[in-house]
Amino acid sequence: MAPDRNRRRIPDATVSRLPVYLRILGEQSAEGVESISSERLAELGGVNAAKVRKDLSYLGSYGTRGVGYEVDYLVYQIRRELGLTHDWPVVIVGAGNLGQALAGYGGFGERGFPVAGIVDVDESKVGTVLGGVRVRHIDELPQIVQTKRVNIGVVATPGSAAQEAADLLVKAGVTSILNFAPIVLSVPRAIEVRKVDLAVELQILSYHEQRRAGGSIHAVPGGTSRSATA
Amino acid sequence: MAPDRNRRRIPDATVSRLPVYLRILGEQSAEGVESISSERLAELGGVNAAKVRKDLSYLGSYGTRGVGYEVDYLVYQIRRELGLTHDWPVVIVGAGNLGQALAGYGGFGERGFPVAGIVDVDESKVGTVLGGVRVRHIDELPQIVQTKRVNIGVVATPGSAAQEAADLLVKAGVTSILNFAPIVLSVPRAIEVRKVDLAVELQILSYHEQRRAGGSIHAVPGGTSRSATA
DNA sequence: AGGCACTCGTGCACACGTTCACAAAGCCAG
DNA sequence: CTGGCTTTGTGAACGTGTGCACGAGTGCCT
Repeated sequence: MAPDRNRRRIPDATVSRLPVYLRILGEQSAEGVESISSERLAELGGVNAAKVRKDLSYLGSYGTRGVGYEVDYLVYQIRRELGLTHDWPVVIVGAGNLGQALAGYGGFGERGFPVAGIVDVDESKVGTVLGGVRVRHIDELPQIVQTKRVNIGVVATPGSAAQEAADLLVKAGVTSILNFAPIVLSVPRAIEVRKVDLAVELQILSYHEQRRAGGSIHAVPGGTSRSATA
Repeated sequence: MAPDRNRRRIPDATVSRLPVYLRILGEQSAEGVESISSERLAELGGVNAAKVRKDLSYLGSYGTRGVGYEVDYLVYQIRRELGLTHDWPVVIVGAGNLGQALAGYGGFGERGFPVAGIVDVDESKVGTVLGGVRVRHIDELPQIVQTKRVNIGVVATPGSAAQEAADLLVKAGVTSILNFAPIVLSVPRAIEVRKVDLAVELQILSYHEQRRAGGSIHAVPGGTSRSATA
């Protein structure tokens, strides 16, 4: 069954661009810009103007023909659609290198995703404070999730521990997972998972570099300093 | 006419999955598995078996009907296609929270992307050692790129400094950039850029959570223009 | 009031990606 | 050597995403 009757469905590709528009609109708003055209927004977002209009049209007809979009109103509508009208506390599993960086990165809380807790299996890490949050033992995960009403879990463990971490998150009641570990997590269908894998990104860049080299080992004579603004 | 006659072109979607297959195949090889079917590989990779076969078919016909794929041979072919037959040194710009985590994350070098250098504008950070690499001043960037033959740069600065960092990387001769800053970089067309944005990922999860809630939760004050962003 | 310049919203065609379904090809048993 | 079983490789159908082109509103100027 596929009862997508809930509401109008927004295409995945559009959903992934809305945060970009949102950030740009926020910056424009801070600079005092009150109205913006799809053309300008497209330029700032590095995309096609028609795509911007189509994307925004999924939210409803919030533009004014001949004028553009009212920045603040559009910010409000996008935030509403993305569910950013309230905070979404997150819990981080794994207080290693990455977990520490994530907890210390202030941008999390600023953008509506406060770190409700960070846990680790390693007793020696428990008690230390990262970014204002004390590391707790992983046994306390269910309690954190329940008391802080956490829906989103972040897996920042080594690959070998990631599946177990995900299992514990799911068992604790988390329904979305952001996975930094380089493995494919196996979770119930209802759980939404997104993966961020640095190695994959680098390997994709490697492919293009290799392709650029055209098979010969390398090329790229340094010195071609072309700086053009799109 | 075919614009890219260089070699058979591999679809982007396939390129982004090859690293996943590669990791799985490496693990299987380590476990002594000599042959694998598309079905099994699909299961481990969380994708469709037909997709696996089509993806691999872009590399050539390296499977044996009725049997499957020889793991080690496939590993070799994928590595070759991704340009992973030799190391790609990377340089990291920004020794803040994220830069430190990246430098400290050993997995970089292990996977063929040794950190050739890490630079920062902040004099107070210069000289400190992260993950075995000494932080150097950003003025030394061109020298690092040239002497170490670096093609890939990593932008790990705050958003406000990211464009400048990218400009410097391009000027130094880098041709691929992995961008962790939450802005859209403006670079010459020839430069390959990939973006990793944690906030975007979280906001996409937020969308699905909000959608899951069915909109029953929110009841935001219906003021005209409210909810300003910080 | 009327005309004009501007920009949104969207139908349509095309490109890209995914999945199915099946012939072709290899292996093995007897 | 033949027949049956397995699994690949790929043509074709389908679905999703992109970008053009243009009608439809809107506001400004005369």
